[in-house]
Amino acid sequence: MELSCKSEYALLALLELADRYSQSEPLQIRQIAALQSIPDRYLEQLLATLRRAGLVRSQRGAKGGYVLAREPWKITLLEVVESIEGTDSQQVETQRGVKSIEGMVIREAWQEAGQAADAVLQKYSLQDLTEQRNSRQQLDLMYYI
Amino acid sequence: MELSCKSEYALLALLELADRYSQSEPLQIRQIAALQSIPDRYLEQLLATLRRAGLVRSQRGAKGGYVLAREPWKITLLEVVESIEGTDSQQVETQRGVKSIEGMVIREAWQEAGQAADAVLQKYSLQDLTEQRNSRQQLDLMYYI
DNA sequence: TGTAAACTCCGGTGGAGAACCGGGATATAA
DNA sequence: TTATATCCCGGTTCTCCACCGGAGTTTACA
Repeated sequence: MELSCKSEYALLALLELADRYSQSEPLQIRQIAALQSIPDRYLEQLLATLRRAGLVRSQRGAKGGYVLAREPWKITLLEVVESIEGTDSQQVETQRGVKSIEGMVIREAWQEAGQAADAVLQKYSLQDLTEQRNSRQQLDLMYYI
Repeated sequence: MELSCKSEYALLALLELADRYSQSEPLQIRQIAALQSIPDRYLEQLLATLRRAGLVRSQRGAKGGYVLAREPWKITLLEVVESIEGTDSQQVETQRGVKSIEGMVIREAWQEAGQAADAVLQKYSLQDLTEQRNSRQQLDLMYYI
């Protein structure tokens, strides 16, 4: 399980949006980029992808920006990473038509491993992560005192 | 979970070696490459990596070749993929020194997903795969008759 | 002892994707 | 109308993957 820069940026941005979900005002790319130290022109691309995937909504023009398209507890990490990563669900397998039996057995093992990983990412929502972060922050504060 | 060409080639080669584990004669790169349709010069690199990882032993010179360093049931898929894949254990993380709490929470989720996938790959040995293949072949034969 | 057969080490290439940057077009609140 | 934001098009640099080739080294065997 490799956590790409892409996916991490997207998650960080979505977490910022999740924080401000109840507000009516949208968050701008620049603001998100500044808050999480993400190159803004790159983040722009990622947000466009997330918008096409239906995870965020955008408001163009002055006072525009982005808002979460759904409640933070209804967006799972799996959904985010599948949206942002190439997600051509049926891989480019079947590359040489006939694959050896060994190849099939190997792929089945990998499929099982992938499903196990996906199950973990599916059980966490954006909300879960923000809550984890909040309790972590509280803990830091206690140690500080 | 992406199954790279590299890992698949390595697995296919190791399965061939697992088949002939009881024999005393080593298998040559050319033979393995021909059996599994793997580019031989590329396979050579992969086998060198597997040798350095201690999974296979090589015999140089005429009548040389490769043999499994251990019994086929003592080599797990996880071990193979970790040997063959970049395994620069400490990734380029800690890239910007201080990472945000959000970043840590995200990474922990990914770690959990990775561990779930690893657990699957760890429970299968080369022996398991060859057995799966054998029963699959038998099944094919039954349908043929 | 010679030699051919094998591995070993070195480097290089082409293509793909990741991680960016920039310019201009478009939409919108004031 | 203008300032401000997203949208869309492209390009660049860098790394890694998959693969090839040559020169050197080791070793079984005649």
